[in-house]
Amino acid sequence: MPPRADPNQTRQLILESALRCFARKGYLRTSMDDIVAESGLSKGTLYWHFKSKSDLFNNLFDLLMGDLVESFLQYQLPEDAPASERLRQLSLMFGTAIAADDRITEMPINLMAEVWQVEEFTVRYQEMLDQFAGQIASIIESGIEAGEFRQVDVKRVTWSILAAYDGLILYYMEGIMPDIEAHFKAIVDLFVEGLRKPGA
Amino acid sequence: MPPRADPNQTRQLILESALRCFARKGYLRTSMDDIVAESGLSKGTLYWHFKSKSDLFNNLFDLLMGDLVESFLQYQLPEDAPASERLRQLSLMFGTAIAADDRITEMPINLMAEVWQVEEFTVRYQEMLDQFAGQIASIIESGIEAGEFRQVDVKRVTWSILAAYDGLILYYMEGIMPDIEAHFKAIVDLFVEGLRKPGA
Amino acid sequence: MPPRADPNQTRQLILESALRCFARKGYLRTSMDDIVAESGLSKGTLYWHFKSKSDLFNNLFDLLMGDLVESFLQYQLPEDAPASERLRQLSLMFGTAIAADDRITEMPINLMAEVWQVEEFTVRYQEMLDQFAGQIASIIESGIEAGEFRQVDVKRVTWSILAAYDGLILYYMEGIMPDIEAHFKAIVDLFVEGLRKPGA
Amino acid sequence: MPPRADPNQTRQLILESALRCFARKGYLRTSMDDIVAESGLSKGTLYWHFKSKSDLFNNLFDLLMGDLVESFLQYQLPEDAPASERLRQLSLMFGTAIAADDRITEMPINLMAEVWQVEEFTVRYQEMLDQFAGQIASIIESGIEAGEFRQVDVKRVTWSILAAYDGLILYYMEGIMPDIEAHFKAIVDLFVEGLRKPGA
DNA sequence: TATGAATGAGCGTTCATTCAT
DNA sequence: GATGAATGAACGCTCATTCAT
Repeated sequence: MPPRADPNQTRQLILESALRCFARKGYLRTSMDDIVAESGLSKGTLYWHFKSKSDLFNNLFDLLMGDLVESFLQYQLPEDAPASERLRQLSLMFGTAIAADDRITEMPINLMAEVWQVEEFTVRYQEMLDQFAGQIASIIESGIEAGEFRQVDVKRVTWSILAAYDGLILYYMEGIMPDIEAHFKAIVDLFVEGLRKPGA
Repeated sequence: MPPRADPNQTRQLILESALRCFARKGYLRTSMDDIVAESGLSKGTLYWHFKSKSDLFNNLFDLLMGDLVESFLQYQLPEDAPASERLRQLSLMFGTAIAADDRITEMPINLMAEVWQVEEFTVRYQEMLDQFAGQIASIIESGIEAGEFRQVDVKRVTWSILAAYDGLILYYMEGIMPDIEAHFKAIVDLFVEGLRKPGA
Repeated sequence: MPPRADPNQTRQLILESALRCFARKGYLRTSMDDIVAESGLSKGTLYWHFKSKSDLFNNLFDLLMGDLVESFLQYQLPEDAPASERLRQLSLMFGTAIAADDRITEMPINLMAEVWQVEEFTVRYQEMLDQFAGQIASIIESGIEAGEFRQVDVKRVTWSILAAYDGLILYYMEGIMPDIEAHFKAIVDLFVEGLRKPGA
Repeated sequence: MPPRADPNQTRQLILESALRCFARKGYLRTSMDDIVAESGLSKGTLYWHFKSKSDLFNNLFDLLMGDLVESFLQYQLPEDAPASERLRQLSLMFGTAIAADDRITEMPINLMAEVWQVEEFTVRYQEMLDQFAGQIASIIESGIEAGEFRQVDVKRVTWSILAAYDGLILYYMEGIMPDIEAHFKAIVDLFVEGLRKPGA
């Protein structure tokens, strides 16, 4: 029997090892034995800390997305700033956060698409998107009210923007688009200028 | 033994059955036995027509993407039309084609993300993207030359737009965004207005 | 439909193709599809001429062994020649026949060992051995009677010699022993001298 | 789940079960499911202990041949004994060892002929033969030097003898020749007398 | 005669999960 | 807390054989 380690450290080691494996080969292509080999722990230990492979994945997801979601939702917009500026800053948070967080980079969107089919996961992901959409929509609405933005279908524009951001992240994570911050700046600029009321 | 049908019909039946299975459960989660059950054929027949599971997938990909790519690349833009109009029309082709083609709808983007890791497939997909990007970039460049569009970093804007379109398709295929044509109209409008030179 | 060929030619083509395949990969490792590819014929044609894979093998065995067995059994020993000479000549027939017959060389003993387990085949092979043994034993017996050979246990010596010959063929066919005639000469010499009554 | 036994016992059980199956039906005709049934273990357990079917076979080969080769090579011939006696004793070791070792009896030569085609295996078997040949050749050479044996082509005679021994083992294992020790004695006698220089 | 599409049992192997120690 | 042997259903694929044409 090996020296008794701190259970939390063991848990962390498993999560990190799993992340490396998932990032490398995807969720389905990664076997529990791969994670055993990567971590140097035993099969039993993995199952002592996580009740199944999908449980392990879910814990990983929470760990990685938690901070991002948290900071995004906490983002308190200066009420008096122009909507265009608030939209720009909020949007850039995405690109910056993703570019800065190595752990997220390692979690390719492939992985999520792959796991999308699992009901329980879909629900959680959709909730996250709804919260993001709420933030964006409220900025666009206030911009229209203030006469800064054109009259647009807020819901459609909001979800289109969100989808566009996910597209950028997808391309970044698949390696098609290395410099994600620059591309986020470029597309945010298009959105802000595209929304602006002529003459405003 | 069932009545001997036209081998081409059998091949089609396999492709259709595989598409339904892949769309339902993804590539890895679909077993050859699933396709056997879906098609009502035997295992041996599947392997008579396709040498492996991945061969079956590749044939399906070519079948589904072939028409879309073809029509997109054949699209001859009226030379004298304003760049904004040409960009708008080309872009709407995506949404319209995808909304119209039931077969593509059944091929979730998940599936592609899932198979992305396979080298041979990646190369083919990247080539397709490069051709799309070429078309979009040439329109933006001519718009800038004509003084219709602002000075922008053409390459970054092009790939951002392409990524955005993929994001929309992703959301459509995952069921987040049902009315894809309307959303394509909304985002194309943002892009065209966002590119337009003030006063042009 | 291809031009109508002579059925006997087709049959020969199948047998030759099968021999090449069996020699290359052994009986079990050769699939009917291998023989289809080697012959350029269709699966149906193979099954029209031979009712099963083992039937094809048996026909091949008869074809290859037929001549060898025939000539060995027909061998009429000059009654008045010394037993040592008759044993020597009969024995060398083996080595010479095998070295001369390319078709047999192509039928490795592996193949026979591999098929040995099939009851029906075992019986046929055993019959062949019994006939060989009868020939050898009668020579040894007459040598003893004539006072040319020592008193030995005829049955044991006969079967030992036969087994030794099979060993040489085995080594030849497995490529361990390329020059089979020279080795047959060497071992026959040992046997003849070993049997000779001192002073005779 | 059965009582947890010593893993080494499980490993032994697998090897023994595999041996029985291979001996009964040959390597290719034995399926892993046959060994599962024979051992009463599960498929997973087989693959826990051996990484593939061929790995299992190789382990079995080493186990069975190990002792035989070892004792043969360790055999230290009394330097001053006549070569004829040393050849006789060394040769009889074969027959005695094989007759005594039930495990080897169960490993028909068929099996080896069948697996002969596999490159990795061929090399190992050839090495074993080379070592045997070296022992035999050195005895014959010293017999010639001492004037006890006739001038013969040592290499050819050595390999012929070795091939003959393999033939006897083959016949023994295929059930053609039940009393292998008696036949070994008979053939060794022929060889020794056949080599002896007249008058020596 | 000849064809080749169709069949389905069987193959070697993988893998998430369990549990006695 | 930790271990690793054991499990068995499921996987992708092969192949001898059949038979409508």
